[in-house]
Amino acid sequence: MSAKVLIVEDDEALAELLRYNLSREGFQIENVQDGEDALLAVEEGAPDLIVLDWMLPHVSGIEICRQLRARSETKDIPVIMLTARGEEEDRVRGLEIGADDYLTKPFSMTELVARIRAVLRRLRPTIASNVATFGDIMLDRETCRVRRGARDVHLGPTEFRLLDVLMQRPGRVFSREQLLDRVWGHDVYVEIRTVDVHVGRLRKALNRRGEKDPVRTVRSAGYALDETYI
Amino acid sequence: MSAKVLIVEDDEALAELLRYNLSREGFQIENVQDGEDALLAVEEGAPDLIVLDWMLPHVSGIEICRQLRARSETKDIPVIMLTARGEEEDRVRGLEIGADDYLTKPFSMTELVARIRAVLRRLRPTIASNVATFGDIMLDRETCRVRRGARDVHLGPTEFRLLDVLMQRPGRVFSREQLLDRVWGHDVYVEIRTVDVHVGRLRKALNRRGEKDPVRTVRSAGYALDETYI
DNA sequence: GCTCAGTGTCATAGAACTGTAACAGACCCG
DNA sequence: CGGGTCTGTTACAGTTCTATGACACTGAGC
Repeated sequence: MSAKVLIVEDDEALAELLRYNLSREGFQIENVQDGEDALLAVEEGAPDLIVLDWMLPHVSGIEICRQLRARSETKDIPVIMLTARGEEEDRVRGLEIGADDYLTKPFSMTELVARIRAVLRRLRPTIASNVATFGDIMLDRETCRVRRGARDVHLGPTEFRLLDVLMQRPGRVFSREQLLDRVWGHDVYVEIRTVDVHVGRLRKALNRRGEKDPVRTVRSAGYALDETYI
Repeated sequence: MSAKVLIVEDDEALAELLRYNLSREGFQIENVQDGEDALLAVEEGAPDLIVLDWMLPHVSGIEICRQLRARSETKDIPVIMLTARGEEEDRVRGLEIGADDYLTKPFSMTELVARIRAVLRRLRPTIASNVATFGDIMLDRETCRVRRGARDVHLGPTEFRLLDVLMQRPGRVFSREQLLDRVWGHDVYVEIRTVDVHVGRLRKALNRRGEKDPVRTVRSAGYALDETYI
């Protein structure tokens, strides 16, 4: 489970707590304080799930949720709402507007983790499970193996993570920046064109003699798994 | 745990996924597409458990279940049913007719594995024993002995525990940290590279003159038993 | 006390992997 | 067509990771 979770929470203490606990559970965390940054971060970071505080400065959580749902690129990103006690009546509105789950403060970390897992299992089964498949390609995170049809495909660690990221959302285009972020980690400085090289290596390993290339290059945008490939 | 599981499923993609995941969990898998083959396979293969799709070509799952229950040789074989959403009302009939458990599609692999384990624990307690086998390697926790084929393999205590840990989930990659944790205990401070040395010693003891190495090194990840070895 | 199998650490050689630069070719647009 | 932009590919130097032999230390059993 290497899902990327965006936390939108203005209470810094709570935000830090969330970051700490969730990254310990293996999630990749990004943290923003308010709604505007949230929308930006969603665009750039393409998180797999958003934990969204209800009460936020400037723009309310519910408004953000609404805006996320309005745009086609973001409308499928699962959202978990954090509401304070006494806002329970609002939670109906939250769910109506498209939050996938909600939690009432105070909540335990284990509960939050469980909810996140549950939502991801329901909506992003490839992330939650250890095995992802795409056409005849199968990636197993537990055994660290990739197979294409019956053939074993040997990948280096970087190519493995790269394919893993791409397979989490088949068809979706990842920019080179996003790939750098997810594959290399956002604290590593690496030349952007390095992504190309590794995509090349991934292709080479994946496509032996005349097999169709499952990786699609989107000019001036990035790379994606080719959903017409299946 | 090397229980033999018969999968009766006509959707090839799902069947392959099941086969892959369950064999990774240490089950021995047989796969058939329809009811007639299922009855044949049961007779010949004597599986410990059957995973049975509800909807099958020619003969329905429920009919197969009925026939299995009717014959004394087969009536004690546990059956887990797979039903599609919307067939829930049928599940009552399924349980009435003798299925031991059911799962509604879509389901997670972990859930299926858990159910299988649960059913086996309940009905076939002897299968969960303290002897583990992997290919021609046998590890007996009770007598603390390891054999490869006919040959007795002498291991030091550390190598023994190391092999034991690896054999608990053949194929799965254990990081050096995880191995330190499970083999040495999480309160012992030992250099991480020491794992390499002991893996080397384990290999040396296990592989006499040209035998295939069952231990797989996964660069930058850890070690695993090579499930393609079998 | 002696022996010896077992253990942990280190050094080192070799293998595998990685990032970058460079260049050729593809693509786009006027 | 021509210039600019973007991508695919290769080569290579540098880095990281792994396997292995050597060695000193330990503690159990005799």
